[in-house]
Amino acid sequence: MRQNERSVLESYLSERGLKMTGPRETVLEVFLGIERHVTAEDLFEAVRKIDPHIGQATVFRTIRLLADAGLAREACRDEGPRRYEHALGHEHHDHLVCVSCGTIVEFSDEHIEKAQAAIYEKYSFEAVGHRFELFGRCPACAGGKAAKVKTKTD
Amino acid sequence: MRQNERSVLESYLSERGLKMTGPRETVLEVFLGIERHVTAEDLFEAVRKIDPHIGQATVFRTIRLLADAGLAREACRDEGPRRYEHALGHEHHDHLVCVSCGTIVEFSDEHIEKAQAAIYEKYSFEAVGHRFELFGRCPACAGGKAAKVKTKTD
DNA sequence: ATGCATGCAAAGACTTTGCAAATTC
DNA sequence: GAATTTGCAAAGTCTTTGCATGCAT
Repeated sequence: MRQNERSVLESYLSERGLKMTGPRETVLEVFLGIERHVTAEDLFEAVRKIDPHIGQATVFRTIRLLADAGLAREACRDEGPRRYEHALGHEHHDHLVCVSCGTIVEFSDEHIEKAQAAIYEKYSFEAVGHRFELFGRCPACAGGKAAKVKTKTD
Repeated sequence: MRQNERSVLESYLSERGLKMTGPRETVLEVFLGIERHVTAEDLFEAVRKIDPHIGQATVFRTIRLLADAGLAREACRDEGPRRYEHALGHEHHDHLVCVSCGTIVEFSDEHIEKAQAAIYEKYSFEAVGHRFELFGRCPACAGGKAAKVKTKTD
């Protein structure tokens, strides 16, 4: 299991003379096991339950490594710490975030993808990536009065 | 001059019992005078040339105030400090950023606006705002080899 | 063996906050 | 005059880094 992700990481590492280590393996496994947008801190806490010996810096370093290797990507960027999500085997999508309750809906839209391509072409840019986040109020928060305003997203 | 922005701020303030002060006036003027994406730090430096007495915290507090009042908005959010841009009298636009040289092209596209509206409708969200950034390589950087890689954006 | 990776703690980058004094309405 | 603002410095949040030691190749 996770063989696919693991071999992606191993290729990435060996191609540049880097090493596969226990901590990296653990962080990868833990990351893959969490189907949420995680912060490095979340990951750190989850990782230490498995191996309390692993340090915070290693988690920060490793999640960046995973991102570079194409296994993780930065999820939407709101306030607070950076959040990551799975990048491999997860179709591309963007995020619709409720500013009241933090609910996140993932969506993808071909019109938007096409429009993006058109923009790149118009300005003769070579596409590298994008960040697209829609903020709004979800039905519950918009309908049910102002609703509670908690800001922690997930 | 700047009468429009100024009165927007004054209304915003008086509506909630806040006060128009010298520092706020200065920060607003300086902000409006800079047609770039500015960081709080940029603003602070520019402000102190006019009034060296104004502190950094005031600039941070004021730029946020301007954002709340609808005069400033967060520009694209890449690494590093937050950057703000004018929000009033500047048509809505999104950003196309060159990841090699930092060049920023502002564009707006009605297809994207429409697609956004459709997404909000599809999920019954009430629109609040969005962040849309396209990353790529500009003609110069894509064409002319790898080009220099400086990361400071503007 | 060689050199990358790790853990720890310290430092760094950016932003916010506490508080007494100064201002505004 | 009451209440908001300010400047200063200290604290906070999140992330990176220096360095001696531990490991993978």
